[in-house]
Amino acid sequence: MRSVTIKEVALKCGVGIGTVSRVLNNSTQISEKTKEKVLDAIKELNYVPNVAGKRLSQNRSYVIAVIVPVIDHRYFSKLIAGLELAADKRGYSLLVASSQHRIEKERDILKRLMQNEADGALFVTHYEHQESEFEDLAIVSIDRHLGKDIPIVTTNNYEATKQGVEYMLERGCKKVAFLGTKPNQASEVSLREKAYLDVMKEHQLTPIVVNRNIDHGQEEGLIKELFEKYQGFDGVFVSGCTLASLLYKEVQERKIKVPDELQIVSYDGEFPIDKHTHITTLEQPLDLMAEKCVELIIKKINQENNFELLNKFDCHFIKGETTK
Amino acid sequence: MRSVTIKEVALKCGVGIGTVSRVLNNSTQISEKTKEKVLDAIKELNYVPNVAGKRLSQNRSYVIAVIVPVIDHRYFSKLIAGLELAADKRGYSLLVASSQHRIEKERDILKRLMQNEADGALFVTHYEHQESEFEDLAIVSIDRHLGKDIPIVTTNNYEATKQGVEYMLERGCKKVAFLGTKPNQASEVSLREKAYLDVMKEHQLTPIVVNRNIDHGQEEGLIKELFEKYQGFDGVFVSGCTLASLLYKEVQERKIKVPDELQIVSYDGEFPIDKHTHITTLEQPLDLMAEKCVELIIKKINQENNFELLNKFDCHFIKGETTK
DNA sequence: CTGAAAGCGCTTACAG
DNA sequence: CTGAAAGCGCTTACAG
Repeated sequence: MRSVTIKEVALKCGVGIGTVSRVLNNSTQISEKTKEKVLDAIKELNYVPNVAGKRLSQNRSYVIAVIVPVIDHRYFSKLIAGLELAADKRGYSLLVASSQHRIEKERDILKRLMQNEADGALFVTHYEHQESEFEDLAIVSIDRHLGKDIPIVTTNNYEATKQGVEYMLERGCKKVAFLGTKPNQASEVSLREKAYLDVMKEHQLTPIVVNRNIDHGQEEGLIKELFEKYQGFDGVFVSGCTLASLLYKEVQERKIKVPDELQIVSYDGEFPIDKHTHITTLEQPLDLMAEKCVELIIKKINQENNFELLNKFDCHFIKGETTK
Repeated sequence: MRSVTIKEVALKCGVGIGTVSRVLNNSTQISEKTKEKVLDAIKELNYVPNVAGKRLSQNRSYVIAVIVPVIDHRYFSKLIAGLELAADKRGYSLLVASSQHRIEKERDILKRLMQNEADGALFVTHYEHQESEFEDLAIVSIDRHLGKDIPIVTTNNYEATKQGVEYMLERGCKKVAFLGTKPNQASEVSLREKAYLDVMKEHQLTPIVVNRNIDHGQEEGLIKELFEKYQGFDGVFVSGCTLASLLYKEVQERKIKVPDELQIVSYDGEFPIDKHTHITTLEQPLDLMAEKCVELIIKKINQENNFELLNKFDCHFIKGETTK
């Protein structure tokens, strides 16, 4: 069953296909009479324009993609939800692709997107890529520095971490540790450790830092390291929600009382694994961030260059049950 | 910066564009010599085929879509994750669209998809639609009967509910209620109430049913109704994870002790709102279901008709803390 | 095994 | 304001 084409609409009302196209896109002034005729025919034939033709002739897909490590994680699914809303509002569709934490998969996806599958993408990665891999794809990044022309959407990592660490000190912590997974590429996330160190210095406290670059799935090693190398700490600032929930699990197994013996504050705001406790956290405003990502991607697609390269959003402090 | 086209590749190695296309698609026997020549040129020019051309000439997008009420809900994000994996494995991309629980939005999305944006879709809806809205889109449904040719992927609603209700009886419940949102269209979900009623009958117990068709967001009314109309029940079978978490919240506010005074078993397996308790649940195997959805969609796209219209999966009983 | 050509359904200068 | 025509980058009978 072939669908109705623009040619049939044109034929039906005795105009050229160009005219039908112009009516469809409001691209030129069209006489009221013609317009009406065309719209009638469209309705009567139940004509739906085929985007494939449009895409080919305009060299535009009106598709935005998002590349994430996994979809089934609260942080990412909230992000995706926000992107979809924002993209839809601007007439774009959202393609979703997951790399499963594998760089080769990321490359495959980028290559696919560049075949004109998408006009732009939000690329969330922990690996290193050449800017040439993006070519004319309009790429935007979360946290990571991906290239000198690639805008970044991030949070006030420094300020938020400072707030979290200071909060624990105010709540009586004497010895606060920092636990994180160090990004292997330049990233705004690095400011979290810096903020922690600055607060420690300011208070003349000895820092305890376990912050290594690890492969996905190796998070438990970090937590083991924290407990094996150090002792006597009564607070942990955790940079990241996955790590936070793993830490909490470990703490439970060790029968450490939270918050009495140990206080915890995490970054990110989500708690994906254990469902038993609300961790005190600095929540990222993912819906605002998603909206900004879409705005930036579309500006890049349209070659408008009136945007900031670094876009910081404020985190939202949420008191949970892991602090006094 | 125009990208390299098939024409330039053909020119470079002195063959026709048809030959390049055939090499790309392995569509015919090609002499080793020509093949090599073409592949060399492709590599040298860093040629990436443009899917827009392919889509137009083949009248195929190699895109599968999923339409859900919302993305940011564990049930749906798990489903989407499964779909993406399965689609990718078969060479399809995944487009994600959310209806925000609005039928007009669903219609808009369907219309968009039919403009050749997607070849098929998993359509999760609570509303009524005409089959004509789908036209030649290959549609598959979860739970719902959407039309006589539309395959359904669902769970063993009857058996799982029976198992859940009987479990509560075994654990000492004397008076078990059924709480659900009745689908306003024909749906496999209706078998849950039926199973409950059958178990009650078998045990010669008086059924308590609060199962109404409500609008999204009105779930609290159902829970109020349960507590206002009935009393003395010591078990509730809840058909659906959102409802289950709302019920649990209410139960906490009423200071009812779970599981001592009240036991709860839910359908779906996910617990999206309150993070404090594991509800005993019948979990849907969403990854298997997603895989099946993709398989069915692709079969429909290819007009293979060797599939079942009703595809039932077994739920997985998970003992939580809301039963003895 | 392979080339030339038509065709997929649009958009958009160009000319009037 | 509008028509005729070229062009977007592919695929695929057709003919050899």
